[in-house]
Amino acid sequence: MNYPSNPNPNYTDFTEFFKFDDFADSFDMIMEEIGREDHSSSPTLSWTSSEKIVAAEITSPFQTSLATSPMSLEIGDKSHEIKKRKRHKEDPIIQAFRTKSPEKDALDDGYKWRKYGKKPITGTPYPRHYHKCSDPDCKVKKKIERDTSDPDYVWTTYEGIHNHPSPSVVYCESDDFDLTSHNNWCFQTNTYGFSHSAPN
DNA sequence: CGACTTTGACCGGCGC
DNA sequence: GCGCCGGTCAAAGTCG
Repeated sequence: MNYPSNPNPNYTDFTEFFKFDDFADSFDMIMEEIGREDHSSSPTLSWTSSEKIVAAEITSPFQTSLATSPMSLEIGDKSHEIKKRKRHKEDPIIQAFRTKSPEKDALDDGYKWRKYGKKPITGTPYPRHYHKCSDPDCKVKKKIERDTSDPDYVWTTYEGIHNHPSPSVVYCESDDFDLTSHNNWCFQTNTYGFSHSAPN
């Protein structure tokens, strides 16, 4: 079973529910909400899609939540890099997000991560950081590195989908609730982040 | 004292 | 085959 993440458990004041039919539609919904909230820094998102990665440019913290949501969209900007590596046998979904973050490298996506490595990368002054999900039974990894063309941005690359809820996961129940379909996941959000109140 | 980070060593894939 | 490089391991250090 796949679970969505709660990107920003620090925010608990939410105003809206979203029920995702698919990723693109849900993102449009959120953008509409943000527009109505007169968000000071209007978020932008750009997708490129070819093989096995989602690449998105995100400028609002809560958008990182979507990174580990259970969806099977496929690849983007970083495909050239991923192709160089041998794929794992389970062929995980890989998603890369570019996020404006001048100060912090790691973004709060609601999950707990254990850092297990840091490597200098040829051709860039910025190291790459390696993290595993802290849950011992969860195989999800993420890599974080600064964008060489614009150091104000960080690339966060997720491999795999969590098999457990986030410590701050949010979902809603309904009569036709079906845990096997991510269409039934609901997210609560305010302008900036998702809340982590328990479902009723 | 447990959980997490740091960091050098190690390993394997890939290109030459 | 060899060396480079990205990814992972694991011991030591750090922090709450």
